[in-house]
Amino acid sequence: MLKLLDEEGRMYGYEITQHVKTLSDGKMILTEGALYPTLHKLEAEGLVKTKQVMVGKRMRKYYTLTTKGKKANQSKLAEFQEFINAMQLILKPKTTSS
Amino acid sequence: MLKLLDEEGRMYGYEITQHVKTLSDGKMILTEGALYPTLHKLEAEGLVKTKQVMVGKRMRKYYTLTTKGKKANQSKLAEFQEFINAMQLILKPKTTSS
DNA sequence: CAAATATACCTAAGAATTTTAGGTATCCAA
DNA sequence: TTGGATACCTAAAATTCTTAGGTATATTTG
Repeated sequence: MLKLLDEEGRMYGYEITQHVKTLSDGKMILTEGALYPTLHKLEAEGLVKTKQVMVGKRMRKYYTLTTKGKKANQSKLAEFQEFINAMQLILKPKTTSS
Repeated sequence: MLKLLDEEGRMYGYEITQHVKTLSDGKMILTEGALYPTLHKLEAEGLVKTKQVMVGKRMRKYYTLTTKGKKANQSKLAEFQEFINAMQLILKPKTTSS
């Protein structure tokens, strides 16, 4: 979520779920029950700020990264890559002989 | 855990934690609070079977994959790689121009 | 040799996160 | 006009992990 917000500049919740689905070729589904509580937590932590916009009669809540959020994005991305690296080390086939 | 058991043939709990630590250069720590309940669950599901061995006065509980466990290992490994792939698609930097 | 560290098993409360399963309402296409 | 997409949200239950124990033997080290 932080990564997408960093790249797109501003996004609303539903839009994030669609991006995740599209980018992953439908392999990852970010459910709304996971999405919204997390966005609210990010806001409470000061990593994102919001702006309400009315589109027709419907409310849309745009999220943008704060400076703190951009830093968090970088460190979280690095942290995730380290996790992947460590997992690949563990899951790398053990070469028995040759 | 399934992957390590598949490769090593048989392992005991404490040994698994040490392998994880060594293979990952200390970056991953599998705590005992996560380890043992999971081993017990795998056993209940029939993915592993156990054999108690006394080493001196101390008990050691060896775990081995069942046939079902070997299949589960393969599918879980594939599943994890798919997860990584999907995540990399999502986290891959969006090329703005060139 | 005593004390600390390592080996070796385990559990349970609490915390964190996700799934599931709702609820409300507008917009658009068949 | 009705079903699916858009758009927000929450709360109970399930799942999983961390934390923080408990017990005991073996080994290393000051």
